[in-house]
Amino acid sequence: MARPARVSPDRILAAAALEFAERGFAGARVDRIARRARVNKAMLYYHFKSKDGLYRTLLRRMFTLAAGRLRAIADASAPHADKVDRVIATMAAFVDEHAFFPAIMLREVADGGAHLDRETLTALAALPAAVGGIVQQGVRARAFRDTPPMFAYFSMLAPVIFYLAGARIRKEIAHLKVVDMRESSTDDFIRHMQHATRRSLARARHARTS
Amino acid sequence: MARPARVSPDRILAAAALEFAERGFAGARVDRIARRARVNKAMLYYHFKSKDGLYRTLLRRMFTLAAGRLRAIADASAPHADKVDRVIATMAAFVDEHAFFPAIMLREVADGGAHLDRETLTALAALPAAVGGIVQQGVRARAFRDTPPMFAYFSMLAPVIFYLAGARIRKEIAHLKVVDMRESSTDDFIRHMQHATRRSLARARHARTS
DNA sequence: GTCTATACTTCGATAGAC
DNA sequence: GTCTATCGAAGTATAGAC
Repeated sequence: MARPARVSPDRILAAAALEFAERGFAGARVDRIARRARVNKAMLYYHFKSKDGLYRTLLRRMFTLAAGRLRAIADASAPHADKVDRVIATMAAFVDEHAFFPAIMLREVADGGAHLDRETLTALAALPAAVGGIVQQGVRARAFRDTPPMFAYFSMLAPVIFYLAGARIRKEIAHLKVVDMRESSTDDFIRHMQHATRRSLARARHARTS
Repeated sequence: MARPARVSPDRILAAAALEFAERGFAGARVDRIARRARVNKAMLYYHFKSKDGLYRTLLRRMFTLAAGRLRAIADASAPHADKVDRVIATMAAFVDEHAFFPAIMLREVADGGAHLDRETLTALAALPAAVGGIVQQGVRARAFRDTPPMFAYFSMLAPVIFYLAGARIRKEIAHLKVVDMRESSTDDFIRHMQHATRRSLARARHARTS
């Protein structure tokens, strides 16, 4: 898959990730992707057939990779609350490696999956499935209060995605100096989300505070 | 503002809201907006000068309206925890009236505010400012645990926006039947977020459970 | 696999009559 | 304020040589 023989497809995917994240599917320009990947545009069509094909390939990869890591947490043996901590930390780490992920995620939600085929949509569905499964484990073991898994999924990951995707606009807003938007560290925010999620899922009084 | 004399601009704005929410700025088509508004395309340019101008006018209105409601909560006299409940309920109600809001919000965050001028960006900044102010009130009154206002802003509103914007893609995913995505009521989700936020901000043990 | 050149389409925007 | 007609710029995609 990452054979040294065919670097073009991988370089194209990397360039596409940046372009799609920055501009969205409609705003992305095939010429720009080709230029960023330092390949000829015809090469891009040779490998991926169309802008749509490239987009879907990229997203399928991305979703599959992320879902795999989440599923690994689900399958591991650990206290339920720790698994939730790991879900949040893992998503943050994933974004750290793939900075384009959150923006693409936001756009895809807003688009209602308009450009996704059945296969890519299935790959995306594996994300809430994995996280929902972890929550369900905890609820069944009576470690968590009874919570719809999808509610927990949204309340723990939406802020992470939103916050990480919003780095640029926060900087713009901070620049206006009309709000106190001083950038605190991403790590602090992740810890905040872990604590908030623990407290939200805890049955009686919340877990340790730090 | 809603004078019967000039219906065109308002109809155009309403049509633009739908189009921009569904397709994003780059994906939106001026012809389609004009057709949806049942006005001539030249009319649209007469009133708004450009696609950009239309977009900014729409967003400025939207942000200003939403921020006004949030500021009203901040200025009201009520227990701090109740204000937080109201922030969440108010955003949900706002989206109920303006269904296009969450999608546009997601896209704008992903875009990093690329199409926004200074004035529109300032209008947007009023949202976190209002919510952050409410949190700060609570922290200073020692009703809430010490929490960076922006962290609280993201953890309480990002899920609401995300969940409401994601109605379409959730339906798509539910249709695949690979995950249990059964649609529970939006009201239930809002209540979930209110409880989760209360628990997250509570100083010692959390507030009432129901 | 790689490139150049270009066909074909769509879109934002405006000119100019009424 | 309103409409028709159209320009010019981009943009996706492909043909065809190497």
